[in-house]
This record gives sequence, structure tokens and C-alpha cells, in this order.
Amino acid sequence: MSPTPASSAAPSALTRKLAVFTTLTRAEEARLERLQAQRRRHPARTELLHEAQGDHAAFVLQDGWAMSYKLLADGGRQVVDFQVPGDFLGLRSLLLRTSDHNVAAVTDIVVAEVPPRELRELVETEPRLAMALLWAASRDEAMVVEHLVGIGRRSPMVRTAHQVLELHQRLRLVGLADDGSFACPLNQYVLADALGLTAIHLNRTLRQLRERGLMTFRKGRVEIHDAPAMMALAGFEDAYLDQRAPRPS
Amino acid sequence: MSPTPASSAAPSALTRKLAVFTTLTRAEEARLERLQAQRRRHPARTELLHEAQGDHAAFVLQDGWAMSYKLLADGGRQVVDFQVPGDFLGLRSLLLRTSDHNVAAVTDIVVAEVPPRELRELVETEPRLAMALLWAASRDEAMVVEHLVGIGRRSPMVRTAHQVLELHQRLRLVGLADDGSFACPLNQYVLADALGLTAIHLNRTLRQLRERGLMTFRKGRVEIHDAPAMMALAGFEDAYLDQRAPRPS
DNA sequence: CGCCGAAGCTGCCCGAGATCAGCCCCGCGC
DNA sequence: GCGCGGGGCTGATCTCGGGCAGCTTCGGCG
Repeated sequence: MSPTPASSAAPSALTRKLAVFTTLTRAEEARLERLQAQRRRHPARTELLHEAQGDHAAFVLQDGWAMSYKLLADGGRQVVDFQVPGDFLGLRSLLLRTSDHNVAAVTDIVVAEVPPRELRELVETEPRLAMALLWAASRDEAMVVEHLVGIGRRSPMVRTAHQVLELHQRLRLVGLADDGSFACPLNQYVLADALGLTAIHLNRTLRQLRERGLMTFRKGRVEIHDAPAMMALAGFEDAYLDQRAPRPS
Repeated sequence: MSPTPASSAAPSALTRKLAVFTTLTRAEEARLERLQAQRRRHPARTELLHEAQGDHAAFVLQDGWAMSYKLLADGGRQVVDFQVPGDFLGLRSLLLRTSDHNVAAVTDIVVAEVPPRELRELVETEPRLAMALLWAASRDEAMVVEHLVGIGRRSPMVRTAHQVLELHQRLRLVGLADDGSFACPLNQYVLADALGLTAIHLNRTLRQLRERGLMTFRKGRVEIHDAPAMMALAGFEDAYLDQRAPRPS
């Protein structure tokens, strides 16, 4: 992606994201990179964190897509959110000490493991980074809230458009989308489970969006043809993503 | 409602709640109480925080019930969550610096205002409390996730039972419910907006729950007649509420 | 080249839950 | 005592989205 000046290499997606919240010092950036030193790969379509499992690790997603979801007794699945590079995986499980949801890799992914004690240490020694983490967690919650509103009150069309626009914005933030399109490795089943629809109905909905000339989603790529119309349809307000320029704090 | 405790006597609901996460020292307890010194009343049915408003205060609810919700263009309302004593109001707005949702008092309430700089100071000087706050925020998010799953995948009956059980557990934690019942100042319209149902359908659902001998909700009071059956019906797993005994950390 | 499985796509029917319309109950003010 | 209004409650219809069944497309592989 676009090269950015940093200590030695390009900053991680997490650093890039947190920089939106606050201007980071060199030392803080370095600390963040150190936190993400322990890299590890994980294959597509496999679970990274399992509900009710004992060890409570958290990860920072470096590359690829993941999703968090819950399984129900009746076999249903609700995808809570997708994660893209720079996002935390299982931060909540770490704090609640019993993972209440599953996280699976959508594509092959690269993650950085963050051991609990490292995180605690970071919070103790770097209050500004602690605030930034709190911000990231709040942003995640805001996204979940937005999904809740979508499933609770928005029509399938509106909901779908909203989800796509959100993903677009999030990916732009970490440099993984251009103005009108982005690579989207989700299949219709997964996306449907996120939107609280059946794959069948999602398919029909996507067709409608296509026929209206708003967007297409084919072969792993989303193309947004008429962004203003999409925004209007979805009633999209991106305030909850807080994609502003950093401020001195 | 029990009158608010004097600062020297009983601990605040927040203290009580955080004590579940970690054992608090005297000094930390005192610090928490100090954080909540600035008390203020707010009348029922009025907004405390408005979407997109400029000032970003956060509050700790001391007494009464509140709810956070979003309004949609079409006039619809989605209640995201209810807040009971010990819960934060608008913590997310403070961090994102633009409130993305509304918070209204359900009953007459007493809140403690937490100015942004106070919070930042707390995080900087009391890392253990910072972790506890992160825990509380994570718990809130876990509840929102649970609601998302409910609205997305659970039937109205199951969803309703689940919500009631959750409220019961939360209220027990802060000493506002006994084993089989609790005071619930919500009306059916508000509850329906939380569950993503119409008030009409919620009414029918409540009737069913009543006829099955599981629970009743009348005149501001919820009575749970058959807790095990309710739990079974709702598939209620309270892990996400993390109501465990404190551990030494 | 042809088989096979996964994902995408579509038509048809049906049921859960929304919508509409209206009644009852109870507390309150005059 | 009586009218009024808000919340609770109910029956009758409508409709959106789910369920089912099946077809197409495409890529991998023997």
C-alpha cells in the first residue's frame, strides 16, 4: 500500500488507525510496533478464537479479513462484525476472561498476538495509548450499535448498502480501498449472516442495488457506482467511525 | 428507589460493579467516589445526551433507569440498551467526540458528571482503574452484541425472555433485584423498540410467556416464575455479563 | 475433456410479524 | 360523578422476507 515515512518500515495498520484519534509520538509508535512483534499466520476458514475457551489471547489483525460471530443452539449464526487490518481480535474476550464469541479467519490472515500482561503493562506505562485503545474499543462498539440499528430497523436494501459503505470507509482509513471500490473476500452466505438475512434474499437485494446502478459486488470486488445515491439510500452518517484528522489532544 | 448513599457510607453502584472485575483498594474506591462527586438530577422522559451535540460529557448513572437509542430518518427508534445504576452514559460519545446516539432518562434519575479531563487524569494516574473501565466498556459492548444476536437470529419469545433475564442479572449485581423479581419502569413501547418488535407483537409475546407460567410483567414489576425454564427457553448464557467473584488480579 | 463441488442466482409458496382498527382499564382532574 | 387520555390488550388483514427446490456458472482436477 502507500508507503509512509516511519522509523524503519511502514507503520502497522493499527498505528495508522490510532493516528486518527491522536497524534502519536515516535516513542509511542515504536511501542505499538513492539506490541505487535509476535506475528503469526492463520489459514482461511478456520477459527482463531473459540467461545468459552480457556486461554484469553488478543490479536491485532495485520493482513486479511476476519469475522466475529456467535453460534446459536438451533445452528444459526450471527456475524457480529468483520475485522480488517488494524482491528483487534478478541480484545473483549481478554478482558471478560471468557470469550463469548468466536473469531474466524475469512481469508488467510496474519495476526500479532498480544498477551494479556503486555496489554496491562502498556496501559500502565502509556496512558495516552491506553486512551487510544479505549477509543478503538469505543469505535468497535459504535459499529456494533450501527449494525444493531440496521438489523432492528432498516430494510434489507438500506442495511446492505449501509454495511458496504461502512466497510469502504474502514478500508480507506487503513489504505485498502480507493475512491470507488475495494476488494471484498466475503461470500454471500457470510455477508447474509452479518445482515440478518438469508443468502437468497441478500442475493435479490444485491441484484436490486445493481439494477439501480448503485453498486455491484462480483468476484471478490465491490464497486460503488453512485456513492451519493448510496449514502442517501442508506442514510449513512459516518460520524460513528470518527474518521477525522488527528488533533493535538 | 433507595435514596442515594452518602459518600462515606455505602459504595456507589459503579464501585460495586467494578469490584466484580477486580478487588479495589481503599484508595481506588475513594478515587472512584471522588469521580462521581458532581451529582445532578434529570427528569424522566427527557434527553440527557443528544446525537451530534457539541459538548461531550459522560455520566455515571446513580439512581433510576436510562436508555440509549438512535432515531432514524423514517421516524423509527431503535433502543440500543438500557442503563441501570452503576452504568456509564455517553462514555462512547466522550471518546468519539461526537455523540452518535441519544440517551434519555426513563425515570427521574440522578447522575454524576464525569468531565473528559477527569477521566483522562484517572486513566493516567490509576492504571488499574483504567483497566476496570476498559472492562466495563467491554461488558457494555458484549451486551450490545447479545442484543444484536437476539434481533438478528432469535425469535421474539426467546429474545424477550433473554432481555428480561439480562436485566435481572444486571440489577442483581448492583443490589436492585431479588431472586425472582425486580422493579421495571419500562413501558411496552420502549421495550418493543429495544427488541425490534412492535408494541403489539411484544404484548402478544408477553401474554404467551405469562400463559406458559414463565414470567409476568405488570405494573412496573417483572416476576420470574420459572427461572430454569426461562433460561432454557432463552438459551441464556450469562458469561458475557462476567458476574463472577472478584479475583486478586 | 468431462466430472464435481461450491457459489451464485431464480421462481414459487407460505408464515411470522407488521399494520390497521378499535376496545378496555384505570388514574386523574374538574 | 364524569370525562379524558395514556397504556395495555385484542382481532383481522396484509406483506415482506424465509423456506424450498432447482438451475447455472465457474474453477479445480483426474
